[in-house]
Amino acid sequence: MEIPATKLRDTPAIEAPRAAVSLHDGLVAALRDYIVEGNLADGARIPERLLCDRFGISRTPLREALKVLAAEGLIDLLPNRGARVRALSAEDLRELFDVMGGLEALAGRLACERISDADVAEIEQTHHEMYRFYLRREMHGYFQCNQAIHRMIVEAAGNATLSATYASFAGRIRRVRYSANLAKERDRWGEAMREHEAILDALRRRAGGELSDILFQHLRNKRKAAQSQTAPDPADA
Amino acid sequence: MEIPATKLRDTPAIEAPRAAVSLHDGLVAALRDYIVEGNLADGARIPERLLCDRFGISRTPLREALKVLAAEGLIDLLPNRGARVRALSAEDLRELFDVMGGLEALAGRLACERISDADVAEIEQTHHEMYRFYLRREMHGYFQCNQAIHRMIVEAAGNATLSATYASFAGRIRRVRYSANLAKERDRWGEAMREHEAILDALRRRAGGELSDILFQHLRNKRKAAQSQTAPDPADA
DNA sequence: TTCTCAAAAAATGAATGCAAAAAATCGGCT
DNA sequence: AGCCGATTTTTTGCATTCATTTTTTGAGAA
Repeated sequence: MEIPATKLRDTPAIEAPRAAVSLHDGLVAALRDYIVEGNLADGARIPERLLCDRFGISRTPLREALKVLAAEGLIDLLPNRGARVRALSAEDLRELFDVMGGLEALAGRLACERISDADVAEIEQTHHEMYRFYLRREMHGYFQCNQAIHRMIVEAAGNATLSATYASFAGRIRRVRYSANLAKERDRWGEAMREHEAILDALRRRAGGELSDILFQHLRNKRKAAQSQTAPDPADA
Repeated sequence: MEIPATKLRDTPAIEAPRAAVSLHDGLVAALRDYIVEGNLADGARIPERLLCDRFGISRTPLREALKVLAAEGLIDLLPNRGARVRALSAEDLRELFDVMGGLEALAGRLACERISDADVAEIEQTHHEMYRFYLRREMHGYFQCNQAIHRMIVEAAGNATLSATYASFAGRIRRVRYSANLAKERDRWGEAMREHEAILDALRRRAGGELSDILFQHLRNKRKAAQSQTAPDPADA
C-alpha cells in the first residue's frame, strides 16, 4: 500500500518523451526492419532459435518482440506453431492503401485547421524541389521529396496519435513499396504531379474538406498503380 | 485462473478473420479489459507481481501482454521502472477523437462505394429504432443504436484492417466514454439526431465525400461535447 | 530536526529449465 | 511396395532463476 502522496509531485518529464527508449524497443525495431527488408520469405516459418542466434539474445525478449510485431500485423502467430511472416495478399494491400488514404485525408483536413504560413511555405519549397526532379526525370529525388511532403502534411496535423498510426501503416506497406511500385508509378508520373499541385493549392487555401478528398483520391490512384503492377494476384496462386 | 471467464465474451465479429486465438491472446484481452474498465488508477504504477497474482500466471506471459498493450498505447512502459496506466490528457483525447473521426470519415466514404441496398435498409431500420428511443428520451437504447449504426458503417466499408484499427481506438477511449460523456451529450441530443439524419441521407445517395465530411464533423461535435464535460483537465486531478 | 549518503529490499530485464505440443523419424501393417 | 501408426526429436509455452537497476530505509552529520 504505497501512498501516492509523495508521487504526485514528480511528474515532470513523463509527458514529454512519450516513447521511452529501452533495449527492448531497439529489438522490436531491429526485428521489424529485418522483416520489412525482406530477409525472411513470405509466409515462411520463423524459428525462434534462429532469430535468437541472429540477434544474440535469448528467447524471452525475442518472444516479446514477436508478440508486438504480431499485434502490429506484420507477422502471424500460430499457437504452438511459431511465427510466420504475414504475406500481404492483394486484398490486404487494397485495405492498407485505403486506410493510408483515409489517414492522409484526415491529416490534410487537420493540417488546414492549424498549419502556419511558414510551414506551408516549407512544403511549397519541397514541392518545387520535387518539380525540378520531375523535370529532370530523377525518380529517386522525386520520390524522396514526395515522401517528405506527405510526411510534412501529417506532421502539420499536429496529432501525435495520427503520426504514430500513419508511421505504423507506412511500415507495413514498406515491404511492397520496396519490391514494386516504382516502375508503374512512372506511367502516372505526370498525373501524380498534377495531383500534388492540387494538394498544394488546397493547402494554401486551407480548404480542409477539399484537400481531404484530393489526398484520398491521390492515394487511391497510387493504389491502382501499385495494383496493376502486382496484378498477377499472388493470393490464389 | 478464473479471470478470463468473464473477459472473453466481448469480442464482436471484428477480430474474427485472421487473428488466431491462442491462450496468450486471451490474456492480452483480459488485461486490456481490466485496464479499460478502470481497475487501475490513472498513471498508477503497475507492479508485475500484483497482476501475476491477480491473473494466476507467471511474469513471462504477463510481460508479453504488457509489451503488446504498450504498443497499442494503452500503457506506458518505462525502462526499469515498470508499466504505468497511460493517463489520457485532454490533448490525447482531442487526438483520439480526431483520429476516430478520420477513420469514420474513411469508413463512410468506402461504405458508399460498396454498400448494398439491404445493408442501407438495415442501418435505416436501426436509425428509426434510435429515433424512437430519442422521442421517448431513452438514453441507453439510443446510445446502443447509435453505436450500432457507427459500427455497421465501419463494417460496410468492407475493410478488415480499418475495422481492426477502429476497434483498437474505440477501446482506448472506452474508458473516458464510460466515466463521462453521457450527461453533456444530452444537451446536443437534437443536434446529434439531425446529424444522423444527414448521415443516412448521404449514405442513401452514396455520396461518399459528403458522408465523409458529415461523419468527421459529427465526431468533432461529439468531441466538443465530451471535452466541455471533461474540461477540468483530469491530468492533474 | 533535516539533509545526505549508503546499505538493504524490492522490482525489473533477461537467461535458463521444464512440461506439453507439434514435427520428424522409424517400425509395422495391408 | 506403399501407407499408417508409434516413438523420438524438436519446438513452443510458461515457470523459475539470476543479475542489474531502482526504490526504500536507516544511520550519521550539519
